[in-house]
Amino acid sequence: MDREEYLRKCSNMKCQRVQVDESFVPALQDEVMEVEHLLAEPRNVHASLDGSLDSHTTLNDKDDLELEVLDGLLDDVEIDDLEGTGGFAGACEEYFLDFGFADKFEEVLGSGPFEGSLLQISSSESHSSGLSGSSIVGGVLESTKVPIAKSECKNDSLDETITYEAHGAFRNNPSQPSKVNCRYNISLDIQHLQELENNSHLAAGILTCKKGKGPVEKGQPAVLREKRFRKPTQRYIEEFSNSRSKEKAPTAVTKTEHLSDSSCDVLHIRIKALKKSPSEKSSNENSDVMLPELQVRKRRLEKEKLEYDKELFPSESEDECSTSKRSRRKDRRKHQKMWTLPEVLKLVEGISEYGVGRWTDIKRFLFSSSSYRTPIDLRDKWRNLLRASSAQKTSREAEQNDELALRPLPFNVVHRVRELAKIHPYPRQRGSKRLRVSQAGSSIIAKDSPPLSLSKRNVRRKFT
DNA sequence: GTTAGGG
DNA sequence: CCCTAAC
Repeated sequence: MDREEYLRKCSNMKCQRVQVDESFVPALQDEVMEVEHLLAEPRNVHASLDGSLDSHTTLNDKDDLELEVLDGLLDDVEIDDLEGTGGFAGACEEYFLDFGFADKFEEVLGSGPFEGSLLQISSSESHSSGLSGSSIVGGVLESTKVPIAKSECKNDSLDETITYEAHGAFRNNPSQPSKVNCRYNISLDIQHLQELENNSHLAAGILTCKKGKGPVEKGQPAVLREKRFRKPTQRYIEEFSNSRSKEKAPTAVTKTEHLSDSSCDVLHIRIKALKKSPSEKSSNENSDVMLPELQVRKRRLEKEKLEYDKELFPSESEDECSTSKRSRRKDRRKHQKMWTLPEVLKLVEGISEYGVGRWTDIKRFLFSSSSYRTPIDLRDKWRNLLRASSAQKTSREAEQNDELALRPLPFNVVHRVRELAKIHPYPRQRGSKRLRVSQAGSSIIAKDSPPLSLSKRNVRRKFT
């Protein structure tokens, strides 16, 4: 085929891949194998890419050996670059933030942050094995450069062009996940950059990145470190909340905003999975490993976000809680009804009739009409009466009279309660109620007939 | 289910 | 007045 036909094929491929791009994760898995050509033989990129273009998901058997090489690269990459749990994912997120707030597109794609991120990865790969990471980068970029030019000619939308380029170029390379991610994020941000006036800018930027492999890569890590420690920006928070709201389907990434988070997850997990089992390379295994870890990380992030929200708005939940508590406490006393003197008299008569503790009986026979008086209420009232009577007991008659003025509790009632308290001490020890009642009744009315009911009646009569 | 005890 | 443990 001649060059034009090849270019046309390439451009077609890009368009198709963009369509598939709705689900970022599966595409990555399916196209894992395609990259090996690029890695093993960067100079044959065109031929390999062409073969994979015709069948997008075709996997070659001869790639196994090359994938092993890739796994080795990945091992070294993780050891060298991943710091704790952050690793590539965190780094890429930071880069994404940085790019998102770049004032100008040239800054992003020029010799600034973008080059730094890309170069850092390349350097880690380069000193990890015999294969030169920079050469890989060059090969990938070279293969993707052509579709870009083609798209530029066909389509005036520069944003889409950039997106296509990023997807097609880097999704094919599984051994450079961070690169894929960073490039992808860049494309997302570029979509929002309105200052892009010329397509040539884009081409120049990409070319700059591609060529920045050798000497530049070693001078950049300082810049990267500095950027890593940037605080999360408002945009990051918003996007993160969006991805959190859609975490029910983590693998089905449908919006560009979610790619920033989930793609980092996917790539990060891919690295770990490959490191654990370097010999296995089936896409199914990748997905199996990816989903749980993805969920775990999502959950962790969600937890952190919740805590963050709590810190931001601590008064909200507290207020809510306190108000509910308050209202509940208010409701607690809502049905309170003051005890009237007739009620107290009725209660005392009931206690004299049925004995202390027979609250249900008293309620049933004497307070059946007043539904708001529960047996517990009767008991509580009796308890309060005992308390009051005992308090008055120590004082003199004058004080009782004074208290009578304050409380509508006639003296005869107080006296009666006091006498009843003698017979039915309250509170009393648990488990000895009936014994004490019978003992008190029999002891007081010992001369009369022993039955409890009679004695109680005698007691009542005594104070009537 | 009822009661005692604490709140 | 409400709640809970013990009965």
